[in-house]
Amino acid sequence: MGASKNSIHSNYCIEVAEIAKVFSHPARVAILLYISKEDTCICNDIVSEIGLSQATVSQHLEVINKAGIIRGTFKGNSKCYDINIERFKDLQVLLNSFFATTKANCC
Amino acid sequence: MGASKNSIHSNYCIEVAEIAKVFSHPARVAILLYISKEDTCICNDIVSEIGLSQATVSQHLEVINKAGIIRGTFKGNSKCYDINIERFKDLQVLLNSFFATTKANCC
DNA sequence: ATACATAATCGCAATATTGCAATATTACTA
DNA sequence: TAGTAATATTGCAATATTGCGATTATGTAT
Repeated sequence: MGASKNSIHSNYCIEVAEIAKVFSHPARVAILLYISKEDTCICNDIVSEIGLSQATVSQHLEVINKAGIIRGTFKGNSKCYDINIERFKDLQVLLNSFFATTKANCC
Repeated sequence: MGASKNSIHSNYCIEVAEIAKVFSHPARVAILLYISKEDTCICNDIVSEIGLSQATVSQHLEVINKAGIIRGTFKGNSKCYDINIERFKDLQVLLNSFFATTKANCC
């Protein structure tokens, strides 16, 4: 089908999966690492760094943005992206709660 | 395209993304939580619990298995799945290294 | 207002993922 | 060796994702 049968899953499972999906593409991981490393965070610099087209990078930025992990503000006609640390920490807590629950107890 | 341009990304980014992809579907999250909760971990019970067809569940189990997170052993003609804790912890460490590197420093 | 630079959106093509029915395989049992 | 129960694989249809060129929108400066 291509579409997940979300209705049969708990909200918790859906939420964990949605968070993980943000990090499930190497370009998005690279973008987040780049924004973290650089003091500038200019969108155009991200395009140069990542090696994908401007349109594609913009789409990946939108995915990360929709999850609330980054915020963009215009500086001149460039856009400057920054990590929303509070939100990012919240997502980490949720993922780590899932990790902590996952353990072996049989076989 | 549908295919990731992996060649332009670092191995680290690809690895983080591949791990995240395992957890990026609610059924796989639900399967891991179920295996963790139950003492039995019988494949058939997972099918009943998750609410997807046997074929679909088997495919999700294969994705998790390929990542090395679970191991299956036959008990009778049923298969019993268990978490590979060592591997799971390794993946956690890698993801957490990525989380720790991601921080705000501009804008 | 016009011109320029930069970023977002649209439309498309190619590939990936999800889901299931049908079939094949595996492990056990009589 | 059949027969049965349980799991894996195959083949297919439907939807999602990825990527990019072209276009549109946004912001700045002259």
